[in-house]
Amino acid sequence: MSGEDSEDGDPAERRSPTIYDVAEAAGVSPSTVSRAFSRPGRVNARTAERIRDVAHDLGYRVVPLARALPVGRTSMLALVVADATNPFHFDIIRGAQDAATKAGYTVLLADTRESDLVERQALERTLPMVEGIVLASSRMSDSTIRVTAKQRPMVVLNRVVTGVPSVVTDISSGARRAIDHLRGLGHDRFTYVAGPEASWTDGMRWRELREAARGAGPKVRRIGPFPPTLEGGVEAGRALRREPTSAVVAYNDLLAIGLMGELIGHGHRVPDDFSVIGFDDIFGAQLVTPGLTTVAAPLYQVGSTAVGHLLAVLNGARPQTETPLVVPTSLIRRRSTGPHGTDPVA
Amino acid sequence: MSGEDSEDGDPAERRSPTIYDVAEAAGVSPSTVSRAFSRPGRVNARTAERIRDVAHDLGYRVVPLARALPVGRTSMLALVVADATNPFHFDIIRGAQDAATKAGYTVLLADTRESDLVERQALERTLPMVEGIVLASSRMSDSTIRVTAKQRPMVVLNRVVTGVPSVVTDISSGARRAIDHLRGLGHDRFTYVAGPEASWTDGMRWRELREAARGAGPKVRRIGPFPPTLEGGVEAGRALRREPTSAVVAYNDLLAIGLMGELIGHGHRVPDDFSVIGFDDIFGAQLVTPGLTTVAAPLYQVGSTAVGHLLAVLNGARPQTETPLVVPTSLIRRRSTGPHGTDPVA
DNA sequence: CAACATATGGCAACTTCTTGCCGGGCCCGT
DNA sequence: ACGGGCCCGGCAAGAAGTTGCCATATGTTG
Repeated sequence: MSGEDSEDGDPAERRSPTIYDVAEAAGVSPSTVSRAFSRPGRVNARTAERIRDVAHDLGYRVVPLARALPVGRTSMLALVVADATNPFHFDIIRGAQDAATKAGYTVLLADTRESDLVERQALERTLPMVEGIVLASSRMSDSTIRVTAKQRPMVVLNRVVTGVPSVVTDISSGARRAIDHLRGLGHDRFTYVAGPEASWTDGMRWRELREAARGAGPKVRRIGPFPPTLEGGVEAGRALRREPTSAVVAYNDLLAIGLMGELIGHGHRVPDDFSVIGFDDIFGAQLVTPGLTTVAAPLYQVGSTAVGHLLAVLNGARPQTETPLVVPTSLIRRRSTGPHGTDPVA
Repeated sequence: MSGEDSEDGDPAERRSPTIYDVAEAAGVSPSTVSRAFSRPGRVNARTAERIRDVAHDLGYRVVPLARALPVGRTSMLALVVADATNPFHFDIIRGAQDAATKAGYTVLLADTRESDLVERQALERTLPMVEGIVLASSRMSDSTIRVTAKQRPMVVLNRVVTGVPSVVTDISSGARRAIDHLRGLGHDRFTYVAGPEASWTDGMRWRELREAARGAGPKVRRIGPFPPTLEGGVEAGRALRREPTSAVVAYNDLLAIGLMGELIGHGHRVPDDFSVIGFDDIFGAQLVTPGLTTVAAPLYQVGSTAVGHLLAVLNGARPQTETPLVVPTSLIRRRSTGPHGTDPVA
């Protein structure tokens, strides 16, 4: 009376084999198959090998989803970046990716296009699937971040949110190096070209530069804020030319590059008329003419450190919420900085 | 003797609510809750609303994994790129990302670091979790790709594999435009700087360039292969200087940029001594001095087209395996090309 | 050789959600 | 007024694994 499905031997409709199929073929119970894969040692070595052979013959592969359900471990991490097309994120992505892969984790990438709404939606969607989150250049408020961090282990990058572990670059020593370099070249006055107001990093960079310049150092001035893009740099260039200083430090490389372009486009020479320093050493900093002197951040390391800490937390370590994890910076000297023009060196 | 866990009422250990909790609180059965969320219309509007309210109060959220298990739909796509730090991929990633998100899909990114072994492992791991795959710049053999394509819907980028849908840029018209441009500037002889031998794109570019140059066109020569990186470009520059031609077309922008750097570093002028054209218009092509003339590919569109087709296939459309989907290219004229030096124009 | 410890496999319950089928209540047509 | 359909909610059987607990078989020890 019931509909009779002929399902025997239809090759087109074979679904992928399960542990039950393997179990039957190997003459053991499904639980033994399960253990043969997920609990090495728990099952007799010979039995295990036989099971693996049978499984291989059948083309069996564990469905991670089904495994994840009972144990609650998806082996996935979310990496949320504000802009996947910003070279700043490239190495972070790869660093995170590598560290995750090495630990058997898969990364789920979300590009939020600089929008905190999109960012929230992305989190909404990915959060239940992942075990942990890395937030790079988040555009959300501290409090939203803290709320989210309660639901899953989280690490934020280049930003400090109390109560949430973070990875930042050593801005302080980077700033000092930049100032020392400039001073060594005879500059006694420089301009800081500020990035977005909401950026934690921007505030820090300005603060540390001022700090480093205190005392015997050069005088500092600040213009901005400007959007941290090439276009922002062009804007900044115009502003700078109205009140020039012989040296300028930009919030980031993109801004610095845009700025240099504008200056050179208006007949100024870099570094003869203006010495320019950026931050981050992104792809492109060494391509422009002249090559950009910049405070390099080991972006790859930022990504891998973040994932490393996240994984540690997932394995029971206490999240480091007191002080941020800091990765070292270094000054890369290229051609965009030179001796102060009013004092032509021999 | 055993450690006593007090777990009652411990707020830290509450697991997230399930449809059962919601069902109980709302006084309906779990299946009704399930339907209230996944089968709109199937359940009475008032009941549905009540359920949603209760669910919201409880902070319930569907666990996509658990949903995926019975229906076999994970709403995830894998995007496999050869090198996540290559600017070539940035816009592809974002294009894919956007298209996927718009359709409610999440993308899982895998960086294979130019290794076909890593690529295979990445596929191994991600394949069972995703509904479809986009392969950008795969380093695997055609046959391996075909085998994988049997397991999941797949689209390959910038490569044609018979039997597998693909998205490619319009190389032929791009090549023609490049040649016409060069000819218009008076060049009657140029060098093609080849990329990796295994690259399908490289073969095509060379073929189409030669084709476009046939007849009244300029004479063409080919050097290489070189790795498609800045360093490869430096190498290529050395080779070119041994047997110069006034114009050169490089496999991609990275190579072109490296090449220009080498030439300029050795006292040659671009475009006065050498006109240089690249392919792709990656980030950085407009940054270098002189700005690089290049055959631009709408990389964002490549990514979104690929995902678009993939989603169509998942929704039952027939995969387009006969002819590749092609996106248009255009020539972006910048400062790296100029009139042939032996014929100084007024 | 008996008593106990250990290794190994099986049973069945559990993870969260979906869905085919069933049935009670209500409305409608005749 | 009564039978036939709809509408809507519930039951229970999956989807593919994991794992606590138990039952053997085997090994070890006194």
